[in-house]
Amino acid sequence: MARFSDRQKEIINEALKLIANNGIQNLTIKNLSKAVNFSEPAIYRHFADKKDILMSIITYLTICEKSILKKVQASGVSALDQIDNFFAEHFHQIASERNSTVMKYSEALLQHDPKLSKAIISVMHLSRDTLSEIIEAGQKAGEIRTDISTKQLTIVIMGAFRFLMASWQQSNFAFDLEVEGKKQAEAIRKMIHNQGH
Amino acid sequence: MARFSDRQKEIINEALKLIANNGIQNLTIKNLSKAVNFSEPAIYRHFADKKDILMSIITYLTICEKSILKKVQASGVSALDQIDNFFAEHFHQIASERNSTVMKYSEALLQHDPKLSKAIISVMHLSRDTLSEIIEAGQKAGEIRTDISTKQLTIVIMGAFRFLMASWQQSNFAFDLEVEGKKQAEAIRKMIHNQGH
Amino acid sequence: MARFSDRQKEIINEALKLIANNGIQNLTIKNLSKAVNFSEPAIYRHFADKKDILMSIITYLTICEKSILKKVQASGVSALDQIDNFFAEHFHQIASERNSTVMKYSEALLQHDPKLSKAIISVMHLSRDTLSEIIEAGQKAGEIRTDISTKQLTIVIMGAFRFLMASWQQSNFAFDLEVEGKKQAEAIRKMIHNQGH
Amino acid sequence: MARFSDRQKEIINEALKLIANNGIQNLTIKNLSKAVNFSEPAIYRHFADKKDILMSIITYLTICEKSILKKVQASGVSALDQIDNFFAEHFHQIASERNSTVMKYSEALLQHDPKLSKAIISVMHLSRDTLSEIIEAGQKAGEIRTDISTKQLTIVIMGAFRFLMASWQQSNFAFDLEVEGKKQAEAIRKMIHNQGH
DNA sequence: TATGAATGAGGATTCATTCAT
DNA sequence: AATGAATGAATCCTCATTCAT
Repeated sequence: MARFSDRQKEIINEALKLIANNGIQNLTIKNLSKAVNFSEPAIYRHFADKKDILMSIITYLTICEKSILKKVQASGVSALDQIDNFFAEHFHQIASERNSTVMKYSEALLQHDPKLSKAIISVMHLSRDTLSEIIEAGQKAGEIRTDISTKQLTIVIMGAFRFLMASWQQSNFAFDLEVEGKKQAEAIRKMIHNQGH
Repeated sequence: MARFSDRQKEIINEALKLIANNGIQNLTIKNLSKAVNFSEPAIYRHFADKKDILMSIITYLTICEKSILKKVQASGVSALDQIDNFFAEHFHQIASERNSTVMKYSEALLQHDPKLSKAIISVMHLSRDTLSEIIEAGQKAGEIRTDISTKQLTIVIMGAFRFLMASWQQSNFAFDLEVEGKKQAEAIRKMIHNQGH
Repeated sequence: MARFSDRQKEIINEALKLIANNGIQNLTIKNLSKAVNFSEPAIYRHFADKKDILMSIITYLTICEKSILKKVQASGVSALDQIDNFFAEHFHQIASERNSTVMKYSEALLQHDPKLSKAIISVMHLSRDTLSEIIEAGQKAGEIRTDISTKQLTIVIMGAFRFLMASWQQSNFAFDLEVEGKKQAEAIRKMIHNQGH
Repeated sequence: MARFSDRQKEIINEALKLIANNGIQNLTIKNLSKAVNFSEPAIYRHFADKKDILMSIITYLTICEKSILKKVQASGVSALDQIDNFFAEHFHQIASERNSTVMKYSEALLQHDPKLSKAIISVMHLSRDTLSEIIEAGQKAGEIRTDISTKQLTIVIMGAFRFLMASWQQSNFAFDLEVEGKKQAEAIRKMIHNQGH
């Protein structure tokens, strides 16, 4: 986080809000400068250009995501509990600061700029790969069923996670994400745990 | 389909291609008219305005989706087989005509116009609800486990379906979607079937 | 000339006027659109971008220059007379339509764009090389002294021609260019003719 | 030179480099401050505004030019030799410090500000008038032909001088300016010396 | 003394859309 | 029926300059 100045953080934050409220198309320099409450050219003292802003948002999201993933894996808890944490930590963060809605918007950021796309996909891979590692470890430890490949299990869990998040947002935050997330995590636990264990 | 003229279908098709190739931002009247190979004002004889085009795309996607869902449920096959079909039919269609990539882009179409958003969410709900019905029927028929709620099962399956599709696209179509889809469907079957059955 | 539409010619002409009056820096799309009396975006229906306008100006100047050079060499007059013509024809054209001031501004057009620079230098070489050929022919025909190389003679004549033109313009058209041009041409004739002849 | 502080000289020098490399359009306060390696506002402690910088550049060029002209006329050499010197001294200076390219850029500095224009034209007149005096003296002394007026001779010599310089620069310094300058000076000597002498 | 932050004015360009023909 | 020409609004961005610190 130290890599961004206060002003930059402020701008990134407002940019995330703008995107969260009205989509990427709403992220114009004009709107952004209005949100931050200074003139358009002033933005350019803090970022080279619009791409730089988007890149910084992605960097910021990456930092957030890394911190979440660290928490998820932190304690010496079992793989199944880590998966619970994966849901809980993400949804806690998302629910507490709606503006960034973390991953959800990653896809929305796609501007068909190669450099940008690569960066976004990197963030998305980050959590997927971490989840995958957790699952694999769980399988090796005998906690998680092994009759289904790590890959397929990852897709199921990541998919459920993302779908729930998307639904929440599309419903205009009509339900309690943390509560529903917990239910979903339990369901997944039932589906993937090693029954013989 | 009868609700669209040939010209309109042509325009919708090219619009879908443009979006598929470079995102919504690439769907400008200029690009579209270039793609359809007639003048910009000519577009306006076929559609009232840009929103109308987007709306028509959504209508078109809805029609496609309905037709797929019909096929999925058609035969008197079991719920579990219908879920297999859900994957198979969608991925078959997506893989065969990359341009429309059906659902995938639905989210990308979001323009933060209330009417539009509603329509898009409708398409997305369409398949979710159908899937939900299939699952519920499966549970009632004893094919699908009942220790997990229909809702949670739906999220798992829809999530996996969408995540796989998204991965395929982000990977630049690097793997065989139909093959991977089949594997994923099998994994899901293992996870949801009623074991006592 | 047929390569430009009427509107394009109109725009080029106004652009030349703007440059002639206040320099390249004065050639903005806004000023240009004001001069042509339609909106800024309208310019873009006729030219791809500003570079395209500049390129077209150069093309236009090239066409003009070629036509002048053709006149200069046309008749079967002697080399010395062709040099007289070189001055006369150029200065006649420049004096009659101040806006284009032909060559003079070529240098002013330099925008440090490689493609543009190349095109401008081409126009400038065009007249220099033509003049060089005339001189060489004159030397071979015994009309022009041969104790000075063609190259050095070319520099002297081109230099005098350009310097007089620049002076005229810097003086704010304070003297009669055609009259002074004639005097200068005579002086040059005295300096370069083959005395033994 | 004493009229400029060290800092000012430094700034002027970098400004000349910027102009030499990419034209006047490249002379922005931002670029200049980057080149001098301090902040933009810092420029304003050394110069009132951009016009002041341009004015100072012209003043600087004037000082340089005066010093060159002094050298040219210095010794009690003949008029024809002074003309040789005129070429030699200028081209020597230009070739040795490409950045200022003295006169050459004078025209490029034209910003269509009346005060500025006047100053630039003054520099250009300075050398022209000095040359003119030399020629006139040479004519009176019987060294230089008198069948051509001083004015016309001046135009020929100044023109050749400037044209050669411009060619050198447009060719991207592809030839040895001092060598070609010497050849040109010899050619001119042949053309203007008093033959009966 | 030096500079980070800010800005009004203006730059080129694109967009969806309309209108005259 | 089809299009060339045109436009108002908005896009990103740069410029010279000022001001508070």
